[in-house]
Amino acid sequence: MPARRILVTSALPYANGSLHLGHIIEAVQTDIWCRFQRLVGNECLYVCAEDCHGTPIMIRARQDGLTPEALITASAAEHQRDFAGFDIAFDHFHSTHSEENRYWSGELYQRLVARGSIVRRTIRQSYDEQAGMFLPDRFVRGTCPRCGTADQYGDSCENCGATYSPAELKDAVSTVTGTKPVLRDSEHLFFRLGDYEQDLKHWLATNGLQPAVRAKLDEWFKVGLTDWDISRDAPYFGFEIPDAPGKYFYVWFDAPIGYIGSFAALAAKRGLDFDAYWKAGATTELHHFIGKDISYFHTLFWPAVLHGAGLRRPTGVHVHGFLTVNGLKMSKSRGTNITARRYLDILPADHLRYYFAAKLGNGLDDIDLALEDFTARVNSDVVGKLVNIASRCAPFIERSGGALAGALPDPALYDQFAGAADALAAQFEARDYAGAIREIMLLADRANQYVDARKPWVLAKDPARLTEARDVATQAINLFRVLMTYLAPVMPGIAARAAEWLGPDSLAHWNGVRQPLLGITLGKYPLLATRVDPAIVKQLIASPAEAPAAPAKTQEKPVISIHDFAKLDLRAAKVLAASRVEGSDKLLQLTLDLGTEQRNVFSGISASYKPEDLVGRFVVMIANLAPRKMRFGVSEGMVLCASGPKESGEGVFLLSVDSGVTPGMKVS
RNA sequence: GGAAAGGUAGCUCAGCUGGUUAGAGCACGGCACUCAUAAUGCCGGGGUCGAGGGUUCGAGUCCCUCCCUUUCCA
Repeated sequence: MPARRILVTSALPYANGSLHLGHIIEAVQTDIWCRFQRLVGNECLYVCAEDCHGTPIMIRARQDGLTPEALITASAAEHQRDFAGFDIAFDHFHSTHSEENRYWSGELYQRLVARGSIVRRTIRQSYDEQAGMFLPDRFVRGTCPRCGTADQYGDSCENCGATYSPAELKDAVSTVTGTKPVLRDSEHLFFRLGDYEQDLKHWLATNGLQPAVRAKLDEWFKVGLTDWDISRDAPYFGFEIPDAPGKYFYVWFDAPIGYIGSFAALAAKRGLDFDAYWKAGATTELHHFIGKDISYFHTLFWPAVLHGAGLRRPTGVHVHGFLTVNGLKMSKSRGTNITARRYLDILPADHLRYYFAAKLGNGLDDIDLALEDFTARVNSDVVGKLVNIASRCAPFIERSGGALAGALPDPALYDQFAGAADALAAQFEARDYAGAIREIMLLADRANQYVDARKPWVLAKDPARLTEARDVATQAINLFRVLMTYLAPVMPGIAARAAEWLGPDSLAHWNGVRQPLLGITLGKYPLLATRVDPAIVKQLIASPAEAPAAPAKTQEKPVISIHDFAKLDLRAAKVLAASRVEGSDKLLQLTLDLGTEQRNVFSGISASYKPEDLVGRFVVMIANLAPRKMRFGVSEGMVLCASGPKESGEGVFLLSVDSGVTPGMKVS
């Protein structure tokens, strides 16, 4: 049977921030699949790229005082370094801001134009006159027209879930300049997605999409496919559209084309046949691994665009859920936003790869990184069970000359282990890593039971029976080697160390397990894996001494003018009453005297202040902060505090004023 | 608001098309062992399978209602 030829991608990281463990779980899922494919003898190419375009990059670069090119270069370097730390084995990591991508974006566009799939239409959009630019919905904030919650994004309300256009917001402001946006007409280019409905349905029918994804698609079909806006007006960081001066491809148009661009660069490097992978009717496979938030792009736009441009469509789009930490959404304010770098600085990559694999199925369920569970799971499975098989038996081989026995004492047991290969391969192929890991650990238990029953340490005490001890160890080490082969895609680091011990090719082929290792001399037994310390694991979310990164952090906010500062109405206020808030462990409810009026303010200082100590003292507050509806009531302002990094646990400290102040005095 | 996924032992999760006393790992208790980086083996306690109805000879597994969590809505 000829080997399959497979091209795989994972989502392109956006050049606007550091990688966090949410990026890593996807990369790990993808990388395991690719390593597995290579291990069973298929050709598998894994490409990715830096996603570089769009308004957020432009704004961010401006804020940081960099050119967009400098920003994306630095970001790409950081991202690649972090991916490498997790042993993500890309064949190529490219950039969407590359000549290959410019060429293919233009090429696909021209082909779509030729096919009549692109139409022009004038739309009305928010425009920032001071900045001289159109504003994406996210860059407009204001009060929700439905429920009145202040400071909401221009497309939807976090409080009531209403969706609307930025023009409907009350008190809309541009987050770029703080000015009020105006509406302005502009001609945009649209991709006629609706023309592809039948093709899409046909493609979906022949595609092994997950049931949940399929259900979502049906829903979208029912609502009806609408044209997709693929252009943005200058200024925009991206590619100018060939026949539309001043118009640029929307970042989401050229981002997936980055898959093609990255492959094109790889093909040039290795002399691969481009058409064999991308031409319509190609017999190679194309698989995309993505998070569920971007399934719309990958199951509708992307296959339609490919089809329209005469290119092949994906063989599979594999959607995974989000990562939560201790059951909570990853969030900077809760300290649950763990960066890839943070993890790598204190813990081994293989351990997290194993934990993710042990929880990843072929579903869209969110995956929880429960830190205590992580510690227990990794320590007991990887070190206590798996590595223990090797480490408890290695001494008996060394004591009897360093070579494995010439025959297995229990071939039937070995066959049980090796015989699991097909079933496990099917599970890896179907991305049911969790199921595979369960089976593998069951086998690891059985291997330990075997050793326990044969008691080589007893045999070894009798010099006449030392060879029997060696035989038992040979058996167990072979069982270990089978399991390690199965787990090599999951834990490449440990597998590499084990291969130094067992022999270079010992773990290199999935089907290698059919032949046991016999008679060979082993290398020195290496330290394969160490247990993780719960105290270290805790540091993932609470990092007191993480000072090095801090100095830069204080520079993070843009420089503002005196006019910006003048927008703040800061006042001295006297605390008239303070009480704990039932149902919240952070908040205190304060009644503040502003001289002319009283304000009800919620403040997250419960950990540092007792309500009774606050009554009568002065604090500094923002008096013109938009009222914020909270679960416990409306907060009409904000009390200023000094605090260290959230994760430092140093607490918060109220700002106070000198004597002589009276309620309501202006602070400037 | 519309839609989806999930709610099974203290924790993390399996339980396929409904069928004998509901499972695993970890944690916990007891025993054994000491080869192994305190690692392993055996035994055990522990669940009204979110709540309430219904279908069925029989439901964690199907249907309805409700509650809770999470997510998606271009």
